[in-house]
Amino acid sequence: MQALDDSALNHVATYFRALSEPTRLRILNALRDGGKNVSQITALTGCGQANVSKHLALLFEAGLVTRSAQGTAVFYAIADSATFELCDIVCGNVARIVERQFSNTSAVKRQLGKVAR
Amino acid sequence: MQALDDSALNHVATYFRALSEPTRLRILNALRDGGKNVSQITALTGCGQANVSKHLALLFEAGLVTRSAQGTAVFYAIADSATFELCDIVCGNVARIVERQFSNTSAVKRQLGKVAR
DNA sequence: TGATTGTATTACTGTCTAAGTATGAAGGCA
DNA sequence: TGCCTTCATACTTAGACAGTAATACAATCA
Repeated sequence: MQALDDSALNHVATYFRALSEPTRLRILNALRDGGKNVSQITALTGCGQANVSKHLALLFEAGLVTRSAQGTAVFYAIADSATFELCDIVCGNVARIVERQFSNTSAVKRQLGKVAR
Repeated sequence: MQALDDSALNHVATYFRALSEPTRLRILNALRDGGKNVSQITALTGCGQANVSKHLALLFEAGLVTRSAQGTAVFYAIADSATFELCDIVCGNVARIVERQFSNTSAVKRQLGKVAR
């Protein structure tokens, strides 16, 4: 087995951690069809502005989104389309897990199928 | 945009969260070449037994590993090979991010290249 | 039966963080 | 200049979680 060193493991863990909050997934989902400024994202996600700002800062720090200021507005966009490839794989995995655990066609599984592009 | 409902988002977030700790990534890495019991995993990861047990319980709960008792030993194994597909994509993403941030061939980037299968 | 091995669980501590509130900084406009 | 909009940054509170030590539990063996 070729082990990753601690630094690389930490980088990978940090990346996954950025994706491990429902609010941040909502934000990324809001950016799926193009970049938006903080106000638009706040409206779309229904979260507080300060909260959205903090999550965006974390996502930017993790390299998942890009940021560009235009006047007083700041636009954020998905940095890498591979992010959604990831989410699609996870949705598939989660759907299989849900299926294993409940052995039926649950609402969750139907929902997860929606984003498989 | 086809939004996921809260339940599906929570499932996906939980899945990512299970992968967001270096110790758990070490455990999964230890299982890359086949199932092992808790003692073996404890030895390979260098963590405490109680800690490993708790992480394994979390990974099992999240559906990432399978568990099977054989005598007094309990063997854990990767539940789905797609897990490593995920990690490979993330390693690729992280390598690009590291490259963007440091614009050089860092030790981290070289490490991350090792697991791309 | 009693001892040993392997694993899970519990209690505890310290750390981290999500969310909300309030405030501050920067740019645009009258 | 003064006001407004937009965003970021403390600060606080509450809850989650990683790690450790001690203990409980179950299967095996002497």
